[in-house]
Amino acid sequence: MPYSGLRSAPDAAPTRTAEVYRAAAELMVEKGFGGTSISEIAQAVGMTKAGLYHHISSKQDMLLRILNHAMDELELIVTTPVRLIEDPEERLRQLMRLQIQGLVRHGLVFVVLFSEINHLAPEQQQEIRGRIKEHHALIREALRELAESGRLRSLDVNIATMHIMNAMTGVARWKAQDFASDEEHLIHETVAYTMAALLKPEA
Amino acid sequence: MPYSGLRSAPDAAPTRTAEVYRAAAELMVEKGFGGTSISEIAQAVGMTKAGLYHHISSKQDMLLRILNHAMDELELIVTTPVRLIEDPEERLRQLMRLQIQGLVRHGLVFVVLFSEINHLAPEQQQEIRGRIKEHHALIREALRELAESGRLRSLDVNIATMHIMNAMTGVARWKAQDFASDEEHLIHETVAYTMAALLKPEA
DNA sequence: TGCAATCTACCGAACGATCGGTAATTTAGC
DNA sequence: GCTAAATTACCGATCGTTCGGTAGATTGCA
Repeated sequence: MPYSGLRSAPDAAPTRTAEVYRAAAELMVEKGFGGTSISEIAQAVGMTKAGLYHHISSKQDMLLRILNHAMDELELIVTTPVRLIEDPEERLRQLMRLQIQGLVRHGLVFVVLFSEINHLAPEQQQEIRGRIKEHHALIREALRELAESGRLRSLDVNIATMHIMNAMTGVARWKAQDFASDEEHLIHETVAYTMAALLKPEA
Repeated sequence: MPYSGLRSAPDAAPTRTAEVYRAAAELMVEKGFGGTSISEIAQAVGMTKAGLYHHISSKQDMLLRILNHAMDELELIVTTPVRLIEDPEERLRQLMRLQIQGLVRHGLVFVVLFSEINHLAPEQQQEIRGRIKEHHALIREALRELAESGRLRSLDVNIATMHIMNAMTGVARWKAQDFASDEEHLIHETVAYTMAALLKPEA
């Protein structure tokens, strides 16, 4: 799971820099941005605080890179493959499946850390928020198509979009702490729950 | 909105101590526990850091009191009145309405801060988590009754409970940041969305 | 092939700032 | 004159960051 420009070849051993970012992301997911110190990150990769600064330029820049990397992965794993699905209902179902899987398996970097956006400079905040809105647009578009074909319940598309996103990040959060459950069951139930909220009851 | 044992009479001017806790809660909601410094809180109420310590015993204890106070209010505003409603469907609807209103209006102390539980000592964490579980039980019980009377879709009650809680805290979070919308509309849509996810379609 | 020059990856030490918290002291109100 | 409330003046620890320096590998040139 390589970070920043230093994307090592897929099968090669991870760069030291990549290891640093990986460890940082893990710690920040667990304890938040403010709650994670540079010393901790350094210790996690067996290095001095000073040594770390050979790989990073600042703590804030680190967060920006981690967030952008998370969005890259989101696009790679979820957005891109899902765009190919024509039927909006199936597209939505797959989006949720893939995104929850991504959240649960590849660490929760995806979303949990997005609550820490405010630690970035304003312009950097805009950059990330823009990418998130693109992702929201994907969901909104599926809902719009469903509405066009008459399959959607009468509802506010904006609010529904937020509920869908919220449900997915929620699932990832429980999974991370105490709430243990079979992953496949959890995903299936969540998709069913959400689709029931969205679609007209079958005739 | 009085805090700790120093609950001033409902119509009286708020105690200085209450003001301190109020400001602290507000700041912590905005910037997190770790992101809020004692000096900031002191400044917010026009006091020195040292002066603050006349009113509080420690930062951690402050968090515990804020969390417990939030649960007190939750019980006062939501739990207690809702328990009186016999029909489980209406009980659930009212629970959601009241809780979202409480979240949005009385500050988001209720839930936003519960992600900061880990800053407490383990035994204090248990104390708060216990109170939250009691609240979950209220929702679970409504779902159980709905299932008994055959009104509930076939679903996992535990997972559904989490989704309901998650939706409510989610709504409060959006409301707090950029996502602006008419409060009544937001509540109505959320309740409708959730009930559609839960109940069998009407015959 | 040999050797100097350069680069990578790290270290120990220290910077100013801020953290949560304390002791002694002054001020304000009954 | 007593108590409560707030002050000034600190403490040790830690924060993110920068410094000068160095062992070891890599490169350029004769």
